Amino acid sequence: MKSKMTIADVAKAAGVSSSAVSYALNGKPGVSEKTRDKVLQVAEQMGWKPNSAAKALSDASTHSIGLILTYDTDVLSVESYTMELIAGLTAVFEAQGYSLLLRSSSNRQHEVSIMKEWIATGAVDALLMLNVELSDPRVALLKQYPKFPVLMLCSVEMSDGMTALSDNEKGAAHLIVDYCYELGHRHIARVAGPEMMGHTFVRDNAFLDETSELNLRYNCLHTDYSPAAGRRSVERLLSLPNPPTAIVCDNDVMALAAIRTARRLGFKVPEDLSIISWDDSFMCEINEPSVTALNRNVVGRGKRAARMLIDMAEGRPVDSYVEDDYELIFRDSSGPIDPKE
Amino acid sequence: MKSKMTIADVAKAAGVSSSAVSYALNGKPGVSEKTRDKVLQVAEQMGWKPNSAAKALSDASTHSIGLILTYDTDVLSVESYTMELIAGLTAVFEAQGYSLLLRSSSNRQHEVSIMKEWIATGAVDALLMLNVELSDPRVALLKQYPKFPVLMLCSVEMSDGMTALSDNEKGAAHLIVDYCYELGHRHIARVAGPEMMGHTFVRDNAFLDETSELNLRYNCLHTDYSPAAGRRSVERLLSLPNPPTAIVCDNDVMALAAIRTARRLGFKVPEDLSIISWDDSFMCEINEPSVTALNRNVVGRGKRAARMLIDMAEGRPVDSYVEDDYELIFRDSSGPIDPKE
DNA sequence: TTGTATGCGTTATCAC
DNA sequence: GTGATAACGCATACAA
Repeated sequence: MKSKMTIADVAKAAGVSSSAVSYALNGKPGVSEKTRDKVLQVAEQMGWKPNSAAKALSDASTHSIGLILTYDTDVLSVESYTMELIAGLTAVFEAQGYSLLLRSSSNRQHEVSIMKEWIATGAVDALLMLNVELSDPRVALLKQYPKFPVLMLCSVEMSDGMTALSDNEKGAAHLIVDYCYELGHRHIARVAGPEMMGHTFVRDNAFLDETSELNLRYNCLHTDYSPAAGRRSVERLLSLPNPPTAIVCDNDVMALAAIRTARRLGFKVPEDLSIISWDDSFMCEINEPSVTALNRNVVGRGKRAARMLIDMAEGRPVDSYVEDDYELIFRDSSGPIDPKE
Repeated sequence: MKSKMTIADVAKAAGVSSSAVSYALNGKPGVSEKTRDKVLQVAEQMGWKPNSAAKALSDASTHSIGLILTYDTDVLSVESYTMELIAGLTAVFEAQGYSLLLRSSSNRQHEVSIMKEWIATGAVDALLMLNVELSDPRVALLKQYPKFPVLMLCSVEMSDGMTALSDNEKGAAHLIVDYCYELGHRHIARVAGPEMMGHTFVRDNAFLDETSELNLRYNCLHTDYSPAAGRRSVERLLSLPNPPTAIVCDNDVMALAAIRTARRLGFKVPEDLSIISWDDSFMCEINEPSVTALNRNVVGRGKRAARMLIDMAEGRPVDSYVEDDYELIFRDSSGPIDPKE
């Protein structure tokens, strides 16, 4: 009763040849309706499905898309981005007959070797690359295999000409800076992620542009996304002779840490200091005060990425795309300030 | 330069036969040391790796383990369990040459059909099953294929004799009830998850046992894990003529909602009411008050599950196992109460 | 329309 | 120790 069943068994049971079975099952011509129905019925009844390895070998396609996770225990439990992305990806894959092949790496070099393996063994039809960095070794590798279907989830500036699905970080920076300006803030600080990360770099530039355009004072501190780093950064910023009146944190965890720290130092939020989080989350909603945050549809991104990946895997041309659905959710951690202060 | 490279090309380049290449690469006898080294060197230099589909077909093993995710947008962003589990799984898989094959389903019936497909097509060597329910159709299916390697992440009571990796829910209930008793609480309530879920059922029984043993009053309300449900449950519990002095919530989100609700109703936490969360998380840490919670090593569970799955996939006998690392993290949402009140 | 025969790339068997 | 050759299970071009 094991999966020892082959197309030949079904052919025999249905009283036809193996090619007839194959044609019937794959909806291809070359078989009469009568035979097709018969075959389909017999196959269904026997519970036969084509062996995936044999099919993959014959098709030269595994119908699976690769994703390499970065195994970082610290952020695992406080970061829902990856999970939401995966949900979006698999939802579309499911409908299109694809699977997500997942592996994890602890460092970039290992990740490169997994990619090499995938390219050499043909284990995946395409792959999705996350967290592209400046002068990323993975990008260098991919340049050697220009035909291999890869989608990069990063700004086009990082993608080096390869297909990318990006966020409108520039537009997001504009949303935040404009909002702060309208509220009367003239000195904004940003507690950013690691300097090497691609999207940090892009956000850095976007913020510089937006703040200088409005003639605002702007400080930026780079961290590792941890709450401890967020705390330290806020301590430094608020001990400046002229502290900022608004702080933008690159993730929700640091934003929450920032609020705690500010309060501990005697600042009222939002009366003395506005805090804004770049990433929205449940924590931003339920915190007291709730946290003004930039929101985007991550599941939707996963879905679009899946569609692009399938197109690429099947050889259809795919253009880079910029998502533009950032919106600022106004909550209680931000508010107006007297510009004359 | 594509993956059009086959073992024959390597054999030709190395001046040997294809079988020599296969032997050399797989470390099998039947080839001289000189030829082996030569072959290895040539293969390395050419960047050749055995095609995964061909290898899978020949080996009758894909070296991948299946996992089906339940696509539930609501809990996606507030639930880190799955992500931590995946991290643990892939970490071990990585070291053992396995991959995680991920698919998602929106309902049980679909999940059953994916499992059927996997069993019939041989796309995975084994699979991991989550969230087993009472009279789960997946368990019924698996009973038809007793040889297929499946690990169930659930209580042994749910696993119907199949191999399971379980939590010591009974011990956990003991930890909590004992703690509450020592603090003077004599009336405990529990805001539980859905009644149909396997671990809810197990926890229900465990709580009943523990509370009756100490002669405590005990109420239990079943919910759907949502904050709204948590809120409603607490409202009901606290409007009782004799409200409980301690409430245990089956997840962190409901515990946070419970604290908010209790305060709104005029109860002080923890002075009038202790709140305990079954699941620990970053939110429990940073909330004010921080939330006393039951903690367990989910990544570690993933790692053990991975080892068990690989053993099963490779035909080694595997016994069910009960993890016993629950610990209660004492924080500010719980405290002593005057038993005479 | 149907059945036969070959390729997909590896592994493994078996003469040499 | 080495090199042909037969599985593995499916798809498909080709012949009937």
